[in-house]
Amino acid sequence: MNIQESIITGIQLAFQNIYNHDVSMDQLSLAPTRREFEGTYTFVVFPYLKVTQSTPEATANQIGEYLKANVAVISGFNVVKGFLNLELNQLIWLEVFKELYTNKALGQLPANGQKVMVEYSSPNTNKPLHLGHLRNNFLGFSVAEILKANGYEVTKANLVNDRGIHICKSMVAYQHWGNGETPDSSGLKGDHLAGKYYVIFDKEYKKEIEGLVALGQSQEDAKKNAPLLLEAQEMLRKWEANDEEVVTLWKQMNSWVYEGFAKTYEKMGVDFDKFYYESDTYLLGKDIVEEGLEKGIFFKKENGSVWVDLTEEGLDEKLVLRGDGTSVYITQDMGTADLKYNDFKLDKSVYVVGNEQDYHFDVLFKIMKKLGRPYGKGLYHLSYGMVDLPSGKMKSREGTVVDADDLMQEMVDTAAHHTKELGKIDGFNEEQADELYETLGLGALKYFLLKVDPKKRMLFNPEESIEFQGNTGPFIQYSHARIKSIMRKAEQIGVDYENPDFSDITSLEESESSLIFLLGEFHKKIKMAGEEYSPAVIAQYLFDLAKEYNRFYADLPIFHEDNHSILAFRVALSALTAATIKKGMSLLGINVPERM
RNA sequence: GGUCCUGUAGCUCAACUGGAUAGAGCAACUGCCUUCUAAGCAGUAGGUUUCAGGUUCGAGUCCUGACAGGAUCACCA
Repeated sequence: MNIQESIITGIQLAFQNIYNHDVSMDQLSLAPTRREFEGTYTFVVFPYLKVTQSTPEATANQIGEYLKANVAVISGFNVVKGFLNLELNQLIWLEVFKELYTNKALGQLPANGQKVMVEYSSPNTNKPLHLGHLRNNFLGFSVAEILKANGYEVTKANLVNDRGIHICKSMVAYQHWGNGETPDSSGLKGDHLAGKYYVIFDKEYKKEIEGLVALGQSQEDAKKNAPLLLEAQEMLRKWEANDEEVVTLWKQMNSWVYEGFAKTYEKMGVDFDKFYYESDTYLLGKDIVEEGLEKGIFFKKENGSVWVDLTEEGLDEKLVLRGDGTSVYITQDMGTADLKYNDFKLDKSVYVVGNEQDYHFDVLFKIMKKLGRPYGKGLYHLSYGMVDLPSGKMKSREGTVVDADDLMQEMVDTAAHHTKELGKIDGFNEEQADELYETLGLGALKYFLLKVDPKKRMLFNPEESIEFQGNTGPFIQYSHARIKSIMRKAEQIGVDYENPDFSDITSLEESESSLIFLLGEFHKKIKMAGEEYSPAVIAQYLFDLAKEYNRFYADLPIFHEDNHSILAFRVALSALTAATIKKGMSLLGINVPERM
């Protein structure tokens, strides 16, 4: 049973019967009534005054009367200006609850037969992950889970940037100053080891530039002529020529980095179904350049470089192949797009990449559409804003980054500190306590990064640590743990809340019906989050739900209730709330504890 | 300079896609633990939604123009 649909159908009939006018269902919409007014749903009549040829008040009253007489769930109404507030038969919420409670597929919409790939993370292998990557990884993982819940068949992909000049920089520095250091000998995680040499490269490179400038070169020339840079460029050429020594070092350093990344991903709680490596894909796309030339979509300039003209689409001319026949970034991206499609026959392909690449993806997608790719219209760039520090932008070369491993550990430590301070670890052994700190610390961090609309840039202030109260992950986790405690007690005293008997219930409290209303919104929110690729929708919903539950919890002490039927109903209501929170949090990649 | 994104309480964010008196959290203040977990609940205070026009019954939301911040416009990735 869908209450909203039955009301909307009623409104449609009202228009036919009273005004002899057809209104289509999808034109009509209901809004939840604001708290300060009586009612559950509100229908706004202003847009229909031309049809009704009447005042707002009269129109609202006429429709209200019709609905009251003809729609069973509506028990009454009131009119404020042009707003028709519909009051529902309170017991209808009990029916809604019964249906939700017996639904086995909580938080899972039916399969839609569509395949989608979510590409995220996509790290460079020359340095460890930082705060910006955390936002990317949490977003990508969460969006993938949300799309699964929407009925898609989802492939999580990671396109690892394991080649290129930046990796060569780390390698050159390592050759010069590494002294054969390894993760084992240094005690550094492999990705941090590689990052260390990336920073050393930059430092030494700058010294060389200064030296050259002192000898009279211009800044610009010095940057191009510094021996270290030339060395890195030479190394890249050797790598492309498959030089054995270079490739061996490259494999060695990358394998260290992968070991490090694996640990970081595990701590983050993210995973992938498919890895692509740029060392395999960087030559792809040249055949597409040929195809584009044949089709007349691309054109060649005198020096042999190939371009696409996107001025009709509001963009510029864009290079797709260099004059010397080598690839640029977009060349391999075209090739990879085809590769992904051929591998998985995707209906949709989501790229989780920062908003500094908005233009690039705009170009890429327009090209693929011009080329007539069947998947062209399913391409989507999930563009998210940068995470800024109070000092401004993070710069990995200058070491002003918030390291992902460090930050996660700090959050876990902070969670441990809070928990001990509150004296909430009675009855936990050490292993359980550590698990709880991990759950809470990462929950706080993930929620913090996901509750904000992805496309907005956000500020992270390391000095003011992430909160554990209010609109936070731990608040929602706490609400879940509280409910679990109630369920344990209910089981102890033998309350059958799995098959409750509702026969004694003749009315509902306001906090009960409000809670049921919210529980009933879950699937709608999942749908919305999927359409907008926005975990923030789920985060906001879960906060509202937890808040509403805590109101109910304070309002109606469950075990003080004498009537067994009502008591069992309230435990069942709590159980459904816990299940909804748990499922919703899992869509954000956040675990919830049984106790805390 | 062109293009794109953002601008809401001191701070961090919402606002059901054009609806009612713009809502939460943090910070501040006031109550509530003789027990379903106070990481909670209830309340007080805090606003010319950057500014100026426009569209209409109605604008934080749409349009135009300023202003501020950011990104991007490489034969870099």
